[in-house]
Order: sequence, then structure tokens, then C-alpha cells
Amino acid sequence: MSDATRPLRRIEIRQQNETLILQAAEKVFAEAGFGGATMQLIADMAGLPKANLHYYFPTKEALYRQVVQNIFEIWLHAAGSMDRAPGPVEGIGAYIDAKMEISRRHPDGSKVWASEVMHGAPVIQDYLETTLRDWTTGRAALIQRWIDEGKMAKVDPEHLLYMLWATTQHYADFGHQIETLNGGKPLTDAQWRAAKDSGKTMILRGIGAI
Amino acid sequence: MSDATRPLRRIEIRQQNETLILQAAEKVFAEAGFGGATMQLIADMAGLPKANLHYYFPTKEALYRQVVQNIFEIWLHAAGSMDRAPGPVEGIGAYIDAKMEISRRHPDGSKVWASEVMHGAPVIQDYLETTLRDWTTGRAALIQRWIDEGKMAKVDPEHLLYMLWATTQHYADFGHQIETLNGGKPLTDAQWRAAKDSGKTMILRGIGAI
DNA sequence: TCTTTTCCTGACCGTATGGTCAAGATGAAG
DNA sequence: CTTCATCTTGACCATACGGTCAGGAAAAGA
Repeated sequence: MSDATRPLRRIEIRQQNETLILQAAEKVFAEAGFGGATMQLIADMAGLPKANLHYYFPTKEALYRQVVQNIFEIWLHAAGSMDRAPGPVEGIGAYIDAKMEISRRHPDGSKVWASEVMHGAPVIQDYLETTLRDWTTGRAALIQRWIDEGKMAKVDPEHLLYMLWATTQHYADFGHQIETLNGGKPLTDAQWRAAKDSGKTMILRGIGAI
Repeated sequence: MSDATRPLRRIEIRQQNETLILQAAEKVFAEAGFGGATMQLIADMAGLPKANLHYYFPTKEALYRQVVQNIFEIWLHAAGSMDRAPGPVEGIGAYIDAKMEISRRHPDGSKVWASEVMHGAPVIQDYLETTLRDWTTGRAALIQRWIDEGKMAKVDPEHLLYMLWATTQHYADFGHQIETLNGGKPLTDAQWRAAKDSGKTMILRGIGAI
């Protein structure tokens, strides 16, 4: 008997359906916002009856919360690229690369995150105040160290971080605008490379690291 | 008889109520998104009965459309600061100043705009394809001229524009995140000045203009 | 095989929402 | 003062939404 026809085991069923629902939810929340998204739409996109969604996720908010948390995980993972770097050229360069890759691979996630923050972070305020704040403080200190070591110009570390976030996430959050200005076509591989290189060059030169 | 007690004239009534409604709508749309906003909430915030909103704006979408168009007007107005500048230092510097000022004075408008674009610009797609595209093409040409004249380094003009938009609008759209990282307090005058200066310095140095 | 636990889902419910309407209030015009 | 156009608003309506539930299907365990 092949794997395709073998009846699914309990754990597999659960995992498969949860993944299916979370993927559909991320897309719908990104396209319509929390208020505009409907459980019915998510259910249709996941190919499951609506009642089944409520079996795995008790409420719309619980589902949304899980989506946002997953995005934050990805975000945090990329954040590690800045460490273990001898200086700003490697560290910030790698961070820009990682964040641009996220913007390209997970544009929906980025939009959900942006939407959540824009609306006052009703769901992940505690993350902002703990994990994100700690991360920011740590990296600001790292940047300050690089400045003290003469590896880059004297800039305000926090505003540099904001610029990094803004510039990289813009390609996901405002992807539709960029696509429209690009003649209605998505950026090609070469254009993504150009975006990445442009950003890296301008920022690294802007902080006096090259 | 004082102005305060004088009965309002027709045109005044209309103008006053429309303004009241639009201001309330901008705030509610920014806080809750189009889908999450309710006419009742906007009405309460404007201090008018809900039915009165439908007298001035036939549908929720018509009201939303007007809000978005008003923002676009402000946006376009600031866009003029880049012209009539002899070079990138003055032109781009003034543009950053103008856009940062918008982020500070009209954060709600910026959020509504961001939300609209993030959701695929269902309402203002035509603006993107006409006015915005023309503006972008024109300014990209201007930047290219500055490059050709040796006034700045050779960078991709479009990606530079994206960086300008991203960096400046970030302070409005992600204002809540920034405020949280700032100890829960809004940026002070001095901090706004520092943000502006940091951004200008990094970008102008990044494009080799200083 | 028999029992137990987990999974599935059509039908249903209360509520909130966008929008309507008709009747009254108020300012403009003659 | 009278007439007309504009403005105001409580009450109402149809719909759509998040969420519930009971009863059946299917897998796990003994």
C-alpha cells in the first residue's frame, strides 16, 4: 500500500489540518485585515468546513494570534544573522539579506505583522515589551560597540535599526505599490538582487562602513 | 449676537459636518482598518447620529474613498519639496523633512494609506497607475540627472525613492512599536529632530551627496 | 471484535452591521 | 408669513458573521 492511500494517523491529521488552516489564515488576514477576514473565507481557502476551524482554533482571535506568533518566530530567527559578525559590513549586510529574503518569501506574514502593529498591537503587545525590546537593546549595544571600535560612523543605533526594518519590510508591505510602479509585474530575480544590493550599498555607505 | 450662538448657514453646516465626519473616519479607519471600522463608531466619534453619516456619504466605501483621497492630496503636496532644488542635498533633504513632518502630524492618514496599499489598493489603484507612476518617473529622472551631473553617487533612483518612503513613513505606520521601544512614551521634540537628522545624514551620505 | 477517544460537519442561533425611510426640524427665498 | 429645499434622526430591515451543538465517522486501544 502506498503512502498516498494509507489512512492518516491522528497526529498527522492534526498537524496537516492546522498547517492548512494557518496558511489560509495568513493569506486572508494579510489581504483583508483582521476585521475584514471571515472564518468562512479562511475555511474555503483551506478546503475545510467552517465548523472544523473552530474545532482546532476556538475563536477567530486565537487563530489570528497563532498566525502572528508564527511570523514573530521567523522574524526572530532572521535577527540572529547580525550576531557572530566581526563588523557592520558582515553583520548588517547579512541582516539586510535575511530580511529581504523574508519580505520575498513571506510577504503575507510581513503584512499581518505590519497590520497588527499599525493597529496598536492589541495581540502581541507583550512581545513588543519583552522579546523585541530586549533584542533591540542588545543590537543597539552591538552597533554602539562597532562605533566605539571605529568600524563605522557615529550614528544613532536605534534609528539605524528602524531604517533597516523600514527599508526591508517595505518590499513586502508595499509590494503591491512597487509591482504597480514596475508596470504591473512582480520584481524579477535580477530586480530583487538589485533591490538588495542598492539597499546594502546605500545603508553601509550611509553609516560609513564602506 | 456672537458668532457662537448665531445659527449656522447651510454651507457652513455642510462643511462643518463633512469635516467632522472625515476626521473621525480617518481615526477609526486607521485604528481598526476598513473591515474593523463601523459606521456607528465613526458616528459616535463625530458626535452625530449614524443616519446622518449616510446623509453626507452614501456608503461606508464612499466615506473611506474620500479619506484616502484626502491623504493622497497631502502626500502629493509634500512631494513638491523635491523640485526647485539645485541638488540632492537640498532636494532630498527637504523631501525627508516634509515627509517626516507628515508622519508626525498625520499618522492616522499615513496608516490608512499603508493599509489601503497593503490590501492591494482596491480603492485607489487608478491613482497608483496614473498620478503616482508619473510622479515617480519624473523624480527618478531628476535623480538620474543629479547622478549624471556628478552631484551624487550612482544609485538606482527607484530604490532610493522606496527607501525614502519606507524610512519616513515607518515613523507613522510603526509609531506604536517605536513608542513601545521608547519606554511607552511618544517621541519628544528632540527625538523627532534626532530621527530626522539621523535619516537625512545616513541617506545623504549613503548616496554620496555629502 | 468491542470500547473509547478523537475528528468531522450540517444545521442552527444571537448579535452586530451597513443601509433605508418617513416624518419632523431648521434655515433660505419670496 | 408662506413656501420650499435642506438637514436631522429614531426606528426599522435584511444580511452576514462568529460561534455552538448534536450526532455520526473514523482511528486507537484492549
